[in-house]
Amino acid sequence: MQMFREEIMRLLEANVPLDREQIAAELETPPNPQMGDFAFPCFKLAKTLRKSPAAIAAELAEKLPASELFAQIEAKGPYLNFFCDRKKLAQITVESILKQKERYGWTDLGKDKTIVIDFSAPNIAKPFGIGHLRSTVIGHSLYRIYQALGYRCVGINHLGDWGTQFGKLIVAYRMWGSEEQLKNNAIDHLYQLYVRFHSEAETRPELEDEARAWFKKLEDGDREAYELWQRFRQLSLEEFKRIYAILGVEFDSYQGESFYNEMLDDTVKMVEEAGLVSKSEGALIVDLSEEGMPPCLLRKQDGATLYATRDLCAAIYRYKTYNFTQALYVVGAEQALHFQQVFTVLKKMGYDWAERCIHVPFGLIRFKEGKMSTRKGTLIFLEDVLQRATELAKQIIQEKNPTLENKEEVALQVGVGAVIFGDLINDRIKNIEFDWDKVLDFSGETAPYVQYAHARICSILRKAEGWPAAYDATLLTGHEEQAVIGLLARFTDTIVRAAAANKPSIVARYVVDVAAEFNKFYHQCPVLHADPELRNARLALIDAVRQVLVNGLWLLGIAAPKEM
RNA sequence: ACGCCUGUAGCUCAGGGGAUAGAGCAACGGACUUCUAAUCCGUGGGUCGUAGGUUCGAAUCCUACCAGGCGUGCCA
Repeated sequence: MQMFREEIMRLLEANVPLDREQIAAELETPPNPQMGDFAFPCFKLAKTLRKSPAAIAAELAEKLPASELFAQIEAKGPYLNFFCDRKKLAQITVESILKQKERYGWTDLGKDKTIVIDFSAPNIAKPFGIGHLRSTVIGHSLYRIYQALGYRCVGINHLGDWGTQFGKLIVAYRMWGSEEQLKNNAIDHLYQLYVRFHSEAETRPELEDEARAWFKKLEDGDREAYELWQRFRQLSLEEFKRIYAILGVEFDSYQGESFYNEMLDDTVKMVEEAGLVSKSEGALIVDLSEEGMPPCLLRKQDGATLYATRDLCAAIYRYKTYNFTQALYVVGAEQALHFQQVFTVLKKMGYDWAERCIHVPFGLIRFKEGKMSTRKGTLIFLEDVLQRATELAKQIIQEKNPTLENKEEVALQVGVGAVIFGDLINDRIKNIEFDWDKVLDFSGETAPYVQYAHARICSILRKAEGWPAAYDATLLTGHEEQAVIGLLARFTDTIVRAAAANKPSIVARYVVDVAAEFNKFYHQCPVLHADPELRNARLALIDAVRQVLVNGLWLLGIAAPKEM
């Protein structure tokens, strides 16, 4: 596709008072394929050339020399529409996909650049809820999207393994904890303790003070506190890793909040030395009233640090360690102010890289009744969701394809894929209402829909048995074939756009589009029973579709089973 | 009270300042002796929250208002 775009730039450059970049920026895709593959709107030129847009378009259509890449260049009202040479487009697209394979769609835009992505970051000693899914899957997908762009990616799981909640947990465990239950099911037990703490604290507010005191002890290195914390952390981490394995998610670093403990004093000192610190109501703060923000708290009255302190510290550490081009924080939108404050403090400290720190926010997952709350115990466990989705997938396989060999594995790929996709398909900024019916609906714009298209292709290719490598893609001139090819050619563009907006949903939508176009083709055009020449060409085409679906699903962190 | 985000079909949502605003779900009607019907085809369905403004052109940008969500110093 890039080839065609550059050709347009070359053709227009000589005939229009705009440079290449300006032309590229103006270029758009017509709403309807019958109007061509590219459109150049002439409205803006109307002013400088003092002619009507339609006249300019007509004139350009007349003036432009023929190009072997374009079958037709015609004026349609105020637009100059370019029709790619169908045969060339088919040839170039199919050939480059089959040649580049799993690298098709990749670029080197991020060459020699490093991007640090902070995502998932579950809280230790709390169950992995459906709420953590968002950060995890969005972050993981962005990781792969940037990888496809050629970036060096660093995925950091900034575990919530430090903070006042451990004071609460220690208090609760000392009062109601059971060694046995902790051994059997750590997360479950800790979760119950956490919920109980909050319900009891409503009538006994002194518990909150106790919790704060225990956290302070923990920060000061108290042995009992430290050992409990260590156990809670270890047991939780094992649990999380099990879930990450199911999701197929990996990290380059598990350095959570506690990792920065030793550096916090230095960080506070650095902020002080920058002359930004003041004392207010017994707390140590950075005043941000000039920026129109509430102050950023570095130390509480009792001297204990806060999450802003740790985020400042972590950002500085990460810059030193990774020398990143960009640092993304895939964290809920409710923390927008927090990140604004942290980034502003960094900037005030004189770090010009502060503006390369970007909060990638996302909306809440909510019930019809409202927000989920760990404290109240109204949490939906991710594992339950994955399990139910997997069970449903298994049930459907049992119905539709009872002879399938690795049912368990495929059911897991389909079920988990459905859950991941259900999250990624939506614009991340929007709140999602959790709805079992929707999670368990495998039709329409879903992962199973895409996976199914992929499985069908694999099935055809399997049955084709040793089809010849030689094919003539110029035979692919049918309406359905061209629609598919046009989409395949836009894969790279899609990845670039998704990265620019930090929105995996763009890739998810694209992948659905490809599957939908393939399905239309599938119903309209026989492959195996076509004439030999056409058969080979169509086999090559669907192999290319297969590859793009695999690559696209990979970017989303979703498996592509060959049979289902 | 202030700040940020959201408002598009009955529901869930796409929509890169441009051509006739699109999908999925749900409803209804069709297509499996055929490459897997988790599919496809068709029908109905819209004051793009409201009012102004910028522009040759606004669902898209700006302002005000309305509605919902989130946030606003010792949680993260």
